[in-house]
Amino acid sequence: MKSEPKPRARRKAERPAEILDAAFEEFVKSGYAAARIEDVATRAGVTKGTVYFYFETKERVFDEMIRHVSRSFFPELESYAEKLEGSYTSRLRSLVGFTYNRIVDDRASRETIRFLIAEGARFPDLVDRHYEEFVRPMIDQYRKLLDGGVAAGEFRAAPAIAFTEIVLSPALLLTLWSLLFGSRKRIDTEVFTNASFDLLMNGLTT
Amino acid sequence: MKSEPKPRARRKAERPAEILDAAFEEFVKSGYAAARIEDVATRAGVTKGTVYFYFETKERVFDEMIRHVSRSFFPELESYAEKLEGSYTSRLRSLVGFTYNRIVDDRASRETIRFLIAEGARFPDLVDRHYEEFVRPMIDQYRKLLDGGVAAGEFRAAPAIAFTEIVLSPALLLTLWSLLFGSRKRIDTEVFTNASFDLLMNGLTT
Amino acid sequence: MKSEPKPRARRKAERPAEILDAAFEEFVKSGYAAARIEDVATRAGVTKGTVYFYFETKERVFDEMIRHVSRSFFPELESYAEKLEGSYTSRLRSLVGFTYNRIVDDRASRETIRFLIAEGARFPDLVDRHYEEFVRPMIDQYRKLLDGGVAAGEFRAAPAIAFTEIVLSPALLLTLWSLLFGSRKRIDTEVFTNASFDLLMNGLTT
Amino acid sequence: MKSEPKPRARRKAERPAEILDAAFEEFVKSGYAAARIEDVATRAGVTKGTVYFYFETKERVFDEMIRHVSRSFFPELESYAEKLEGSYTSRLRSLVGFTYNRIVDDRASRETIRFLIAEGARFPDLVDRHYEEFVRPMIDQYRKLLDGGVAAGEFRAAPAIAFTEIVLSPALLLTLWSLLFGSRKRIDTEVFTNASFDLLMNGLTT
DNA sequence: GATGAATGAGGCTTCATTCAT
DNA sequence: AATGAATGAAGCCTCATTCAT
Repeated sequence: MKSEPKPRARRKAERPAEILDAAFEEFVKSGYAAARIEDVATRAGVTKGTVYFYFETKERVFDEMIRHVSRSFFPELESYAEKLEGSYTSRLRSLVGFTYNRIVDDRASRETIRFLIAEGARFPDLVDRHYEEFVRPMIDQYRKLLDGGVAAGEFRAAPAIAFTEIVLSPALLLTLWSLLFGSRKRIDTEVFTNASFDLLMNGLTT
Repeated sequence: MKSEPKPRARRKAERPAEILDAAFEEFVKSGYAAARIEDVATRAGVTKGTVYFYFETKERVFDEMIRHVSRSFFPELESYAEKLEGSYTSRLRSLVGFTYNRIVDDRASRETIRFLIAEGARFPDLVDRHYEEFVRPMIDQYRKLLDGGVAAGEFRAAPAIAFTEIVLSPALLLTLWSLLFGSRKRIDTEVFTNASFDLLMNGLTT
Repeated sequence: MKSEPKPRARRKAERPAEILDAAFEEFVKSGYAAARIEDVATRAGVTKGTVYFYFETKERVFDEMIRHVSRSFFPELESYAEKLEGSYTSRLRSLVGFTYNRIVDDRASRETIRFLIAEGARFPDLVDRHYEEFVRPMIDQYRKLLDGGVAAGEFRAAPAIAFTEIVLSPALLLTLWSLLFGSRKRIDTEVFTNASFDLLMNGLTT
Repeated sequence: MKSEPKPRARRKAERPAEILDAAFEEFVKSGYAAARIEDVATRAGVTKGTVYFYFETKERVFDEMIRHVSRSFFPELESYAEKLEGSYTSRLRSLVGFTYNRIVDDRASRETIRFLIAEGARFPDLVDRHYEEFVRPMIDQYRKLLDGGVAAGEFRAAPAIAFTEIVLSPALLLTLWSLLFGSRKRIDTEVFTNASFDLLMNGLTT
């Protein structure tokens, strides 16, 4: 029934990651407090004892899980950003597009935001670490682009540039929409992204 | 030490609200799953049994608590919006200011958003009800103002107007910031509001 | 709606009986431990406090309820027995018929037996009282008849006469059948009574 | 003070039975609703959690306990019945004697009957299962014997044979007596059995 | 490494009983 | 007499964690 079992040695090396993947699903389904380690184990195809072999406590499983699913986020953004060329406007458009897609369509990123909001008050270290490792670098990346655009005369030296993350706030709206309504009230990401970029560049004033 | 006990009838009428206020604090502190009804009771100055006299289950307490703390939000926005005068730009500025202050500085509004995000997947009805009762009416209020501004030639018929809530996305950023970092990384609301309104009106392009 | 409410004074006098009738139904439905005083009250059309006004404890309600529903059993048997005439065989047949019908068809008698069996270990006084007030007098009534039959030469001086209640054991079988299977496996009382009386009188031997 | 602990594997295999034995005692003592799982656990020498490791709910413990204590009843009757020889009268006497002793003196059988009567209304499946597995086979066993006796000309083709279980009704009387009065009003089983068998065979008529 | 039996603290919920009104 | 708000003891059940095998 199960697909071809992998060789033992290979499985062992993958165990922790498999457990963390399973943990992600269970924490998404139930939230931190209501998720059960036993369900994590079952989903990972092991037993409770094995989970405790790799991770000291439930809290630790949660913490490592967040780390695990966030791993690739910033490296990908960074390598994407560094390849950008052309006008600052088009670079910004590309980067915004990349971020929107990532933050909105990628379930891991989206649910990580939910975890941070939901459990942040109980896990302040986790929030701070996440800020240092992902949020700030991402903001810095954007800031560099905005500053470049201003220096090049393409962008207005708007006071909002000091709050670089404001550029991303429509993406946040989209993310929350998705977290709250799931598939119940879909927004067309493509159209929304275009509209918000247009607003960002041109403003409301006639 | 006890202050003059109120007449029984008076207490009775106030009990449910007292319990829900206590529930708000406990759910904020611990989240839905980890909050204890006994602590809610103690905080409200009653015993467990009394909580169950008024509310069937913990879930019910949570649901009614959300209703309770959200009560006044939209009515206040609405009555504020209806008194606005002057140019559409200044009206929009006022309404945005009002909303920012409310959504950001009011603990109840802010934590309600946290609850919705954190528990929304387990309480979809609650989310939908909240949308119908608060979010949609608020968006409609804004939409009316934007449409008015366009008709008056003050605002550009930007495609973003179809996504009215986009106007509020910087407020969302501020809210989440507050939810995540509490007092650890404060943003100056006044400065931020001005900057984001400037960006909204004028855009980034030189 | 409820039928014509009775005058207040009249109602008051009937309250305890109404409560005990309601208690009978609730104890039948749920058993002693699982029955709720609140449900008894609701069924009787009053509130919990009223039940406690008339009866000190739940245990007391149960005890008085048993007394209440058993009231008429023996007096009716006795007055029936005293009117019997004719041969001892026909008198026995009539009394057996009366008892079978009563013990089998009357819900109160049947469920009282269930209560005694179910709760007897926890209410030994109740069992003993019931024995003294109902069982022993009934057995004595039968014994008188059997002894008369023997004296008249109609009945054999069988050793079983010393265990008079043995005559009633088929009725017990019928009762338990009814308690266990309710309406799921019905036995035809008429046919059964005739068959068991025939066996009682004539035995199995050819 | 603890006796030599058994090997883990051995204990594990025995645990469920130990728990069910303990459950039997506790349910006998207190009835279904009033029995406490914690007391069952303590009596079995384990803790609450262990009981729930083996059985999902209290209801399940009860159900399995009934199954557990009833196991051996019918097999023993059957193997006894199949060894009988001699006249049908003596075979019947032997089988009746066996059943009386079993149903009356064996605490498990007796209390099972109490459980079925007491809780039957709340556990109809249990009653039906018990009927199919124990009562009906037992009746069939008796029926075969009675039919054989009639065919052999030893027994009268009495209408009561259609209600085979009637033969057992005096045993039921004895059982209930024991359930109700415990040791307070003992009946001499030996004398009673002889008297009831005499009545069964010869009837009351002179 | 992995298992899963066992523990026991802890939380939700129920309900007999009380008592101010 | 009657009400029903309030209490608090008690019980079912869950689950993170441990540890012998």
